[in-house]
Amino acid sequence: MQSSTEENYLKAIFKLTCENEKGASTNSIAEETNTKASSVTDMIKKLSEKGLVNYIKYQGTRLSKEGEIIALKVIRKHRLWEVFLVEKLKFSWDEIHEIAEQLEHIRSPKLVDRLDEHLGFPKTDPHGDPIPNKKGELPIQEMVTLDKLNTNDHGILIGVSEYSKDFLNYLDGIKLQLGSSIEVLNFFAFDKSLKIKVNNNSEVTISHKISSNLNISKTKK
Amino acid sequence: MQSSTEENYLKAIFKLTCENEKGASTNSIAEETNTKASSVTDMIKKLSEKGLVNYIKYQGTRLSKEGEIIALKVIRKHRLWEVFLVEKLKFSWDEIHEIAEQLEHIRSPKLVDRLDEHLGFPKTDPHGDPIPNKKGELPIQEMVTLDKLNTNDHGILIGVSEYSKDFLNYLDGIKLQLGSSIEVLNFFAFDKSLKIKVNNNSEVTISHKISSNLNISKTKK
DNA sequence: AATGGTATTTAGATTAGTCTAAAAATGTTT
DNA sequence: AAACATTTTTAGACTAATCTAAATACCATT
Repeated sequence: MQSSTEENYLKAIFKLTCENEKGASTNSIAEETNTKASSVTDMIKKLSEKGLVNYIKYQGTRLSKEGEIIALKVIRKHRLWEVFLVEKLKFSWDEIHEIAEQLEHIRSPKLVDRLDEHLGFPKTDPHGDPIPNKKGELPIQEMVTLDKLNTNDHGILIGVSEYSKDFLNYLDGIKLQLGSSIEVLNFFAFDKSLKIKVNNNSEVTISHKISSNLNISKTKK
Repeated sequence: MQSSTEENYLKAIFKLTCENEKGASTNSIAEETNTKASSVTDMIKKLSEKGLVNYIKYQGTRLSKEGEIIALKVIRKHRLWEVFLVEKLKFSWDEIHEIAEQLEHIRSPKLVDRLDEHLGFPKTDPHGDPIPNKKGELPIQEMVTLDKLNTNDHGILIGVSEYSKDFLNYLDGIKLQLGSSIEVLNFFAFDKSLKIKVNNNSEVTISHKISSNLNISKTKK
């Protein structure tokens, strides 16, 4: 059985590795959990001994299968309670996060399932994030290639389907990494090229050959 | 702001001083909180410095006004969550105590009030205990434990003062629920057991340990 | 009033989680 | 490849809450 503190670390690592495939750095975990890097090192060692994370000194941390299941169960609880607060208690979406941060640590499998049922088995929380199922599985997110997006659509780069050095170097050159946000600014019909904004920052025009190899998760804004 | 642990001590002291006017002894608090006497002494000193209890060495502990308000707010939350679990999530009354022990420490005044409203401002919890109001005031009700009744006395079960699964299951077994009518048929002095009639129907003999944990509102016939 | 028994407190240690400051490893730049 | 900057880890200390064991206070009986 893990403490609430441990659960918060697992949740942070889950979030960070979703955003950045390479694993969570000690500093990023410290920022996410509002602690200092030295505290993180200590905790990571403990989680590693428990088999909940894979950790190699100086090389960052990723969740083990078991750690991921625990993280997803906590996220499930968090998101279900958020639905409860909005749907049943009429809270607005900006008030619920702190309260759900507390409720997510309540220990009772039966409570979670009853709550799920009471709420009519919701698929997403009030922020639009998907709710993991009972087993700790997160429905795989909808993914499209960038060339399917329309002008003014937004998304996150979650994968590529071409692995050549040339291609990957090109992506590095335009600051596109896994997790980068993308906004479609213009579509040029004559050669299907796109003008996009990367990370709400630099603007760049890319060919159809490039855009058709980028996997995107569409986002609201 | 007080920790959950401190809240549990305040709650224990409240319960003990309701049962015994003189104040809570160190040993009784230890038993109630599942700790050792030495831990209690430490905690009591701390609560005393915070002004939440009045404590004189070797003379026991009572809550200050401020401490009592905190205790009653925790009890309010506990009992409201119990109502929620039974009314909305269809738990049975023997399953809810442990979960409410966790939920009672969630910090959000707005949550408590919204929950109260959502539940229709209930007056008592599923065990028949009164729910303190928003200000931390507890409506007192006339009540005696069943073992104080005499042969041929009649009453209604309005509450219990023991919340273990074993005890509550036992009550279910002899068809005793909140609101059940009880008539005392016989008193056996040698072990203080009682023969009672439940709901003008079944007759059953119960031990003193059982009768002393049943809270009764006396009725005429 | 002395004695024995129980209740309570003190002393000292332990665990989880945190911190600061210093040391060590890694990465970057010239 | 050497020098500098950044990141990470280690070392040592602190707080909250707990424990065991020993010391002390209180209380009831002779």
